[in-house]
Amino acid sequence: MDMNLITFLKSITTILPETEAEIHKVFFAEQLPKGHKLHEEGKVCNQLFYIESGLSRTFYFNEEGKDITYRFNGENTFTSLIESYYDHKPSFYTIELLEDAVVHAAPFPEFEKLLEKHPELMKVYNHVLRNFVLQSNERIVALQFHNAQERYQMFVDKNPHLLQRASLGHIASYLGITQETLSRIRSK
Amino acid sequence: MDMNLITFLKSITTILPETEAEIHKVFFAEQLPKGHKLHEEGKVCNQLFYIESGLSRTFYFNEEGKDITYRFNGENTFTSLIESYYDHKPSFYTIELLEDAVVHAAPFPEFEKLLEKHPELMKVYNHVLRNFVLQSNERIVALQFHNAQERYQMFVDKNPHLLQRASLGHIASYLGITQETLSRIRSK
DNA sequence: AGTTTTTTTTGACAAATGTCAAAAATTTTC
DNA sequence: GAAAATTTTTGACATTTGTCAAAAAAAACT
Repeated sequence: MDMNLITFLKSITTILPETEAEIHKVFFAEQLPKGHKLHEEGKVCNQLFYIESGLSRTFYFNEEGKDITYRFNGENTFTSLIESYYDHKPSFYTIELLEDAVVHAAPFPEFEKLLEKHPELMKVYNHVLRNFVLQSNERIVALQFHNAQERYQMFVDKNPHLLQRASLGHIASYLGITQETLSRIRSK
Repeated sequence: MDMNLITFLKSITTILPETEAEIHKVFFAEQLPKGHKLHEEGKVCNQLFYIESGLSRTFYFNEEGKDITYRFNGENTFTSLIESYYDHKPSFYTIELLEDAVVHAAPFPEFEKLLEKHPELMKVYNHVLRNFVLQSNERIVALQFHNAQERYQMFVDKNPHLLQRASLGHIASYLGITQETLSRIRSK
């Protein structure tokens, strides 16, 4: 079930009515088509995105020019390239939409001002960062000591809904294997 | 250069004298011997550790009973198993000291109370979480699409000091390869 | 519906990494 | 400083995964 931004925030912390109004001033909601790029490679990312509905994919091109999925973000999650924002460095990642989506975008500086003004929102930000950490943890454990088949199984268990929504090639590179290998794993 | 906790915090944000006193109440500093376990597998982790000097290693035992390094933490870094604390779940990780160390430990609940009372410290906590995220990012990129040799090279470039301080087996499992493979890579 | 484009599957073979076992080197302990 | 314990290296071979090329299937377009 897709939740709009405020509903989602309220599931994490208490939001006062006046804060709510300010959140609306900082986040800009838009309906965007499949294929749209939320962020383009080579630019500094200074926005924080909330995906209300739809699916995004973050990827980069490796040395051989192959497109490698870094992560997927479905509905009710935040995405961004915070390392780019914090270090003022262009990111080599692109964030694209794999489906039509409703996305709320906030410029980071304004989001930070909002945090300072409404410390209760800090809880939200910690939630976001924490989820980034937890997601990464799982990812590392998978990549570090599980073979291709196990990684695929873990992916299926964790993200059953993504199977139909993302292509084999996108999933394969996410798992750190080739498309052919994934295809062979699947044919069992 | 090892920094004590307050010095380190001051490198991130401004610390008022009265806050400083409270930090000292929450964090307990101790000189601990090599081999000491900061956290034992199977328990819920509810402490946040700051390593002033020395080196810790976080590891777990995989299905075959092999000991797999999850991460290393050197001086001037924080370590913990936040997913365990947040989810009230026993962690399968152990944190052990690879060298004699000076460690400052804070119970999470008290640390959180401190954060609420002194919002300027939130900046510190964000810094900690952010570093967890950045570190994880690099790790994933390495594991996802670089071969054993490249991963070793990246590790050497990023952590030259760790080479002498951690054993080959510990580093190998951190890189997601066997000790034999790492030994062969190194003999070139 | 038919054509074009994209995605997925399959095959043959190559390359990377793992496994098991033992020897060599290093570190720790007494 | 010798003995014991641990860590690292080496060898032979097995297994996993990648590469390249082409066919098959599915999806998108007109």
